[in-house]
Amino acid sequence: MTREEAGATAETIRPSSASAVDDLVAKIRSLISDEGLKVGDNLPTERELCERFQASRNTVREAMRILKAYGIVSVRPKVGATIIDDRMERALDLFAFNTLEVSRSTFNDIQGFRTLLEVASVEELFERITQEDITELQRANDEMMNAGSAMEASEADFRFHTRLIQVLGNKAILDVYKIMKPVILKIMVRGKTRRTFSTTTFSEHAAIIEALSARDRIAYQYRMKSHLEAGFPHFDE
Amino acid sequence: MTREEAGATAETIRPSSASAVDDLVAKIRSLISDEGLKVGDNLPTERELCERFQASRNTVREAMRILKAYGIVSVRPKVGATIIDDRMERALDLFAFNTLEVSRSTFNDIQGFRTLLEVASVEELFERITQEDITELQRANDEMMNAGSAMEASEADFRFHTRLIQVLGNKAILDVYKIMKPVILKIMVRGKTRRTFSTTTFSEHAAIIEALSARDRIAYQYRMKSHLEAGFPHFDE
DNA sequence: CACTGTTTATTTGTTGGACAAATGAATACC
DNA sequence: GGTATTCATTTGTCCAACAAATAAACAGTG
Repeated sequence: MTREEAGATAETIRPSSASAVDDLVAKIRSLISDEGLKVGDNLPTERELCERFQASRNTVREAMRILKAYGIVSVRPKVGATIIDDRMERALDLFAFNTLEVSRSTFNDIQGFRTLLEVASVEELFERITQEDITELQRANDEMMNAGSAMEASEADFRFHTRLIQVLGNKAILDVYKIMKPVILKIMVRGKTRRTFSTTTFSEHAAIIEALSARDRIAYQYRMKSHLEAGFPHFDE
Repeated sequence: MTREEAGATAETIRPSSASAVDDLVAKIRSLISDEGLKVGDNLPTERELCERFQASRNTVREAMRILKAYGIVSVRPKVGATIIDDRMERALDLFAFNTLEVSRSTFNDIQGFRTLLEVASVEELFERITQEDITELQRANDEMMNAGSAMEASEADFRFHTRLIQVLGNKAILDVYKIMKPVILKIMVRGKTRRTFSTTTFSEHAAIIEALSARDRIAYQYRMKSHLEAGFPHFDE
């Protein structure tokens, strides 16, 4: 087959206007669902995929790289591409990609989101919270105070807030919150370099816990909102 | 340089034991941070990267595919690789689960999440909403009424709710909402098979719009909450 | 038979080179 | 001055070859 023929064929056959690689990704995905492949099963070899979908090996490989980056397959020499489900880990990795700085607008969006999740959810929160939850919040706060580094303190800080979200008993919300972890952590660390976590942040958390214990909705909302807004000055630009 | 030399050199020079592609991803990452490249800036061309890092073009391309999949660069012919920041969107994309069957608990979680986003955000919503927004909501509602099928009606229904979320002006929240689209759509279609979208759903939306126009917070919250809970009976199990 | 080291075959990993396609920039034209 | 055309650059895809890893088959040894 000559170059022109190959080009013409590809253009005639290819259904969508997307690139060959993107098409292939879609095809492999539907192949997975059509064949009902489960975690642990293997995909056909690269060369089989070339034949089946009439694509070159480089195209197949680029498609494979995407699936790998998405945490859908694990590729090993000789054994081939095995279906996995590392999407959660991948999602976390994405934000751990530290090359990019948290911009002011990202900070605004994330903190706005958190305000919605942690402040506006007050009714549901107060309806569900137990003494055990409060005890755990206390523990997380103590761990933060005794942390040795800003990073360690931020981890405990995040644990405090995650524990609060957990009270809502909504898996979808909890998952989204966990995905945002790396960004939230970055925001927290930034704050920790200027304010000391063992004093300011600690007492803010303590005040929030106190409002929860006293079942004081208004105090809780006010204190949590202030707490989330405390980082603002560090991101002015 | 012969093949063996190339291989030997690569093995000698390559610092980590990872693959050439993974190495390259790391190198490009540090190149971004070292040069202080920001969103909007361009990476060197593929061939320049080949020379600089002594790798073949296919290797460079596979590395680029990973960065693209991570939402860090956008690649266009002639222009090259531009740095972007779609990491949030990408990370959430990974959760675009191949929605199997929407269980009762999934329904509860998703609708609970939506209640938080659409009901609890009332303050921010009323602060920002304009006449133009309301007009667009009206249009989406009309389109739903005139839809030919349950699927079409659900698309318009989703457009209505997305438009509302958009008013909040928070990209993170909007991204999350868009990602949940497949699940939300399934929930909507299910409802549409029993209630008729041209009557019940339409008038519920109309009532919500009315409350928005009248700037009536309490009415809005009550009506939206009821609207979101209307699907409950279809998911008892 | 059980175990261990070796060979073999298969599959992914990497390279180099060629051409197609897209497109921004320069140029010619009216 | 504005518009169509050509040109140059860059990514997109394909092909063919060889390197490297490794699971599986095999042979040797106690």
